[in-house]
Amino acid sequence: MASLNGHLVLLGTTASGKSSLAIEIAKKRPIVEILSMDSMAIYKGMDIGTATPSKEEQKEIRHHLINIAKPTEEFSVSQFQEAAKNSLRDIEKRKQKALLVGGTGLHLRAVIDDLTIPGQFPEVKRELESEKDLVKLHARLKELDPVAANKMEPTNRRRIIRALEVTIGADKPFSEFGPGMDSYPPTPFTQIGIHLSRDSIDEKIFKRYTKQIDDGFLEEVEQIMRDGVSRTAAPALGYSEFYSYLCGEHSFEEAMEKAVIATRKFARRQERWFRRDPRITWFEVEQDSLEVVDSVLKIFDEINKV
RNA sequence: GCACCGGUGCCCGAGUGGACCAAGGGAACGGCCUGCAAAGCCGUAAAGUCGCGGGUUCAAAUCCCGCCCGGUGCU
Repeated sequence: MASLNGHLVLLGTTASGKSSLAIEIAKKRPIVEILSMDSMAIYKGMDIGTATPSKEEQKEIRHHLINIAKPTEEFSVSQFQEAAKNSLRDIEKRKQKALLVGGTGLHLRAVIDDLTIPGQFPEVKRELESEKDLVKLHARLKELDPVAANKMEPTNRRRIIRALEVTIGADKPFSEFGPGMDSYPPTPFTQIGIHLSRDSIDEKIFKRYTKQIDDGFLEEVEQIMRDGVSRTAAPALGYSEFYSYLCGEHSFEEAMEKAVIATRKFARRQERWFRRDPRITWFEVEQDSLEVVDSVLKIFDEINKV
């Protein structure tokens, strides 16, 4: 096998069962430690809602990049990337193997493709944000970095501002920081994806929320929201929906429906993101992700053959 | 029982006689993506006996009559 580092990636949409599959793999191959590739499991206290592995599971299998930031603080991709690199170095130093598990596409690619993420330039950004005219902003980007301008929707304010912020701040076109997300260069990481039908994902999403509520999700929501959440932690699915139920803004059923739909949409977006990457080897799961344990183990053993 | 309000695509919903071969939104499906990514942006088609039956009119989702269903109020 072509793997240089012997680390395996296990990806899939939310509620696909990748975490339990990963734990099973780690149990059968004690050399494995789990490296979470999840933008929300990083927050402390956001456990039930983000389906973070339990304390017992974490005691049994070493997990990384879980509960490393406060929900009140921002934690962005580049910080995540740095933390992941550190964990990876640590794992390698101890001659262990990493199993990268998660569904946050950008974060995963930041690690496996070692993206060069341009820095931040707050002063520049502040100035750009004061410009309300989107057309002007896009025109400006078109002038300074036509490649980037061409690639993005002229209506995507957030991304136009970011590209301009970098181009002006770093004095180097945004588009020159890398080949872009549509390029899939060779990577030392071997990626495995698990795929389930949309119907069964939808069903699992609903059942998972039901169980999370039983497990005390509402108390968690109350706790987290009371302290306030940062810009990066705020979009975690389920929290705002159930919080507005707790505030009496709508019924429990409405909150549940909103949460389920938002999560379903997220799963679709994940599916579309991952299916573009031709480097992923896919396994079809009918009901339970554990069905494919042996297939995954086989690949793990192959890339780690001496 | 009486009165009033309402019944429009999978859901919400505009429309009160001709520009309605029925707006818009949500959902669905698809595309994009390098510091908010569980985020953000964009595109697409499909789907309607306009509760049912009758009537008025050159023309009805829109007016009239009856019925059915839901909500509210009154006795």
